[in-house]
Amino acid sequence: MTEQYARIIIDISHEKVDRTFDYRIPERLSEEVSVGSLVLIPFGKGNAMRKGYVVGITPHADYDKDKIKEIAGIVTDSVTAESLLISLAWWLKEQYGSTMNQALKTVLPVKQKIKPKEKKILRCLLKPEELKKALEEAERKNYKARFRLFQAFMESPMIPYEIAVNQMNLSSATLKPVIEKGLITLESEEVYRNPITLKKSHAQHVLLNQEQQTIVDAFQRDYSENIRKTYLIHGVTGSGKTEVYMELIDRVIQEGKQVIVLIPEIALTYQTVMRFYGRFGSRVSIINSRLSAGERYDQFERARNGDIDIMIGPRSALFTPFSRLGLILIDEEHEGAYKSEVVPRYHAREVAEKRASMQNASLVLGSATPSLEAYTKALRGEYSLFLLTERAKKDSRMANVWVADLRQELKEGNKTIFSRPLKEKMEERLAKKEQIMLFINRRGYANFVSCRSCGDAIRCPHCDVTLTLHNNRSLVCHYCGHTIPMPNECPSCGSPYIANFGVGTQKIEQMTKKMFPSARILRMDLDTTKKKGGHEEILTAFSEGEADILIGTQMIVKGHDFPNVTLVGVLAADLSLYTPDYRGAERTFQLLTQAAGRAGRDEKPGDVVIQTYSPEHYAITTAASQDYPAFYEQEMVFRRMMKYPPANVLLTIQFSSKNEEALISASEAVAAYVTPLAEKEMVQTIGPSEASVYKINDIYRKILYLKHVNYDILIKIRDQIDGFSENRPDLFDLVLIQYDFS
DNA sequence: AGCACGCCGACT
DNA sequence: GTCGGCGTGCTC
Repeated sequence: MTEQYARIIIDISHEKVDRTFDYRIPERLSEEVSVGSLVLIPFGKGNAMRKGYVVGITPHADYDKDKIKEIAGIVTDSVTAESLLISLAWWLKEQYGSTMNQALKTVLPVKQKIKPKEKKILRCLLKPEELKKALEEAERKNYKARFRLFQAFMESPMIPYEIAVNQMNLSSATLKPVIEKGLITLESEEVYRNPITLKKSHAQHVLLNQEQQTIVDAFQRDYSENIRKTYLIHGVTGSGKTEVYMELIDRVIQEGKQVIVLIPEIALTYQTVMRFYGRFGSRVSIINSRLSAGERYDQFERARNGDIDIMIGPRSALFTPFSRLGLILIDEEHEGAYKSEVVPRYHAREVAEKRASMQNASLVLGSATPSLEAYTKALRGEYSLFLLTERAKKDSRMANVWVADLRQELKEGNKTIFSRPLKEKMEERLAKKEQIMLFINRRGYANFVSCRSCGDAIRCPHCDVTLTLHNNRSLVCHYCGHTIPMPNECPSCGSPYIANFGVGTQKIEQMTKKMFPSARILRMDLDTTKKKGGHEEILTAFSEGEADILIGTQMIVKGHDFPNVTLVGVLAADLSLYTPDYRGAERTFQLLTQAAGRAGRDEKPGDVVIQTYSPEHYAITTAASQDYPAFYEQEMVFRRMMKYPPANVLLTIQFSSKNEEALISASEAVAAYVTPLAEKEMVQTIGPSEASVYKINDIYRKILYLKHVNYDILIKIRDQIDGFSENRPDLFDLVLIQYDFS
């Protein structure tokens, strides 16, 4: 057998050693060492033993053979959670296409600087007058580093080691002799960072209604019979999903197991957090993106030590190092935030399924508007489906929904942004001193073109997605590249009233002020929430009745309960409907359903007015009748016909480069390489075409799509493309290839 | 992170 | 000259 070398990452703690090192695999370990193993290796001048992760194995090391050292041994007694997460990293790498390095970084919390558990402190042992003398001596002898050190000790007798090294730019070369002379000491001190001190749980068990109890009972029965599976709770807005979650969590931690709760970042409000603390006390930990790296690391450390049972957080909380995991819960399962935007582009739902199966845990998904992916699996019987159809709060009923046809309004001479039904209802609420929310479901680049007379958006004849306006002159399909010149009149009805769609929140605010001069108006968008806490501030002000009308984008329809809101107006439902990708209808249905759920949360009945140019579109009619199954059926017909997910798996291959020619030749070479393979496997290929924003920061991007029903076949093709690109550095040197499955 | 190397000023 | 501090670069 030939010699084998392992490519190893030394811990992952420090940026400077954040790359791979090659080590020889000794004969005696050749069986045990594989990608993903945790090994012990001598490192650096002193050959200090360190932990390392094997990220690859090759027969040729690209390093001077004489200098390569051997792996010393395998770490077997590693904490179970850690090795489990490493195998999860391996799975991520295989599944989503990333390097092992990237996968490991996703899965293991990056230690920041010093080990936070025992913080190192420098303490001065000199008396004040001795210190003064030492300082003078250092100055006289021009010992600059030492002078800085003693100067700092004049201020305070103790200095954190971290500060000394990073801020004061002192190196161990300076400190070591000073320590040896006995002038100062280096000691480590237990650090008590922010253990959450909150009142103990006053187990306020709420009384569950029949529907809620059914779910809890079924789950309990399965759990005690050691049946682990995935449950989908489809519960209308306000049906009390959180109470059900609490009961399930309670049950699981009673067994001595641990729970991970995923919440989309935007929904992580103060209210939600307090509910969990109130029920489970200090056994809960919460992470969010505002937590510093150190605090985040601490929370993971507490989880590893078994100090907590419940971790709540966004997608990254999925990698909490729990060794006795019993349940993963994903709230608002349909949210886009569960898909990672960076490599590995994993979906939290899929990773949660994998992790749950690895640790014999259950998975619970909850949503008012389940993703088509989850609902499909539920209908197939892969998930257990539960329904919550009633609002949990007594006397609160679902809102009445009205659809206002903007085409009709225009025909009858109303050129304002308020349809007559919406205007009437707004006047009525203002008179009654009830509150109104105006919702603009705008999102990203909504540069599509539609007709104000007939409501049709101009679509690609091959892909059935809207075309995107480029430079006001041409319309382009971002799936296949189909291009037509911008027409002067509507292709369906000949009306000249066609234009690109898009209104800003500021403009809406102005128009609302003009129409209702006496109303007090709050606006919530990126501008007004930029400063920290702005988000919460505005919502609080509104809920305390400081304004009559709240205008905003998606962010106003999440979380918060506003008992006095009895009218929700969706100004232009088409904005999310005709985005240039296949998910427009799904997103629209979700947003409308959520917006509708905001109205009438208390005894007062609520009204919702949806304004649209396409009142007959199924996403709007089914949202108006609040009929999810009907929406699902219709949308799936479209997805099946066009072979879009979840009917098929869609592999998106993105090529990016600063060099446009290299990008074009690389993407075309891959397309040419893939075509015969795809034909053999019956895989449909589309493109390469330009990405929706072709050039960002001088980087050009092209996209190639592959569609097939079978995930594994696409993974196989992806791996072949990977091999192809590695063998052709001439073509791919300047081009980055990224894969994304959906 | 931790170690050593080489530069540079200070002192016998 | 040489001693010793200081900053930098490398570690398979």
